[in-house]
Amino acid sequence: MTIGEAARAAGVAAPTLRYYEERGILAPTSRNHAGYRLYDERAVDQLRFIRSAQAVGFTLDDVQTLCSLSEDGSQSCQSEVQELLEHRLDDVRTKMRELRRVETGLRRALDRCRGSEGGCAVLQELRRPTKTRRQKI
Amino acid sequence: MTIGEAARAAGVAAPTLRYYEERGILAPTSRNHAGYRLYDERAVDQLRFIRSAQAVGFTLDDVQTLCSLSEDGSQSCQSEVQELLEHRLDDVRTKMRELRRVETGLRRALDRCRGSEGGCAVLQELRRPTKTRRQKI
DNA sequence: CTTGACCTTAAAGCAGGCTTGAAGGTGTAG
DNA sequence: CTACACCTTCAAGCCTGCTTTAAGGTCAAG
Repeated sequence: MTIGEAARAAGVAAPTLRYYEERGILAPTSRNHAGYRLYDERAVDQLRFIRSAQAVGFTLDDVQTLCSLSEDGSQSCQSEVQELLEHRLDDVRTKMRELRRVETGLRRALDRCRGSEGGCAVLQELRRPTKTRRQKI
Repeated sequence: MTIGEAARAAGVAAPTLRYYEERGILAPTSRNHAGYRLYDERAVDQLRFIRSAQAVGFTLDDVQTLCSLSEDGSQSCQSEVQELLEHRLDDVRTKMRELRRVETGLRRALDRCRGSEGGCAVLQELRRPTKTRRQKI
């Protein structure tokens, strides 16, 4: 499929795909006779993976590492790669715990908000410091 | 405490506090005779709240809204806050879905890695000199 | 065989969130 | 009195991740 079709399939803008190619993150599967970029389903899947990783706070550099790791996983089990993968999984699982905690806090706040009689208890709830840390891969 | 002390206490850089003041997000508690910004514990707590909120995907504008609603105090903030909360709860749940997708990708890669029989393909490749070894990046 | 929606490249521009630099004032220790 | 680490303002710069613009090539439909 062409760049526009692939972009639509993955829910991104076409120039974003060109940008990813330029960054060395995702190359088109091939080019047609006129130089049009062509992408297959696998590329679209990878695009979706990239967007997911970004959506949870990984930078594009992080994403590049994640992609190369998951590709390596299919062929190599070099202990270094495996360790790195385990580390990233830990990162992801930590993020999940933090998100679950935030979700619980928000949900409780919302419950209180809906059930509150006077004044807003919400902000006290929200302001309770969560010790979420910024994550660098 | 001075800006540097407050910054250290909250784990941010001093210019970041000046930036937050400029953005109207967090003003110093007071100034001393020489114009030095002074912050108290409450300000540091609020700073930590700001950082936490950022870490789970609130923009600085979101944070500002929350803070101003907070200072509005007693009433009438309710439906606005409730709406914002509902939005953020959606965001958090979307993030969780994305995170699960990323986790699945990494876990599958790791499973393939661990499940490969006869040890690491790459290491085996490296052990005996081959002519057709592909160069990595 | 033209129209219009696509595609190409290269380059500039933008928003968010800081970060750094310049030029200078302040305060405490020795 | 001097050093030296801190503070001030204002302004410009930086990084990420796109987004837009310009100038032009491609192609299926009518």
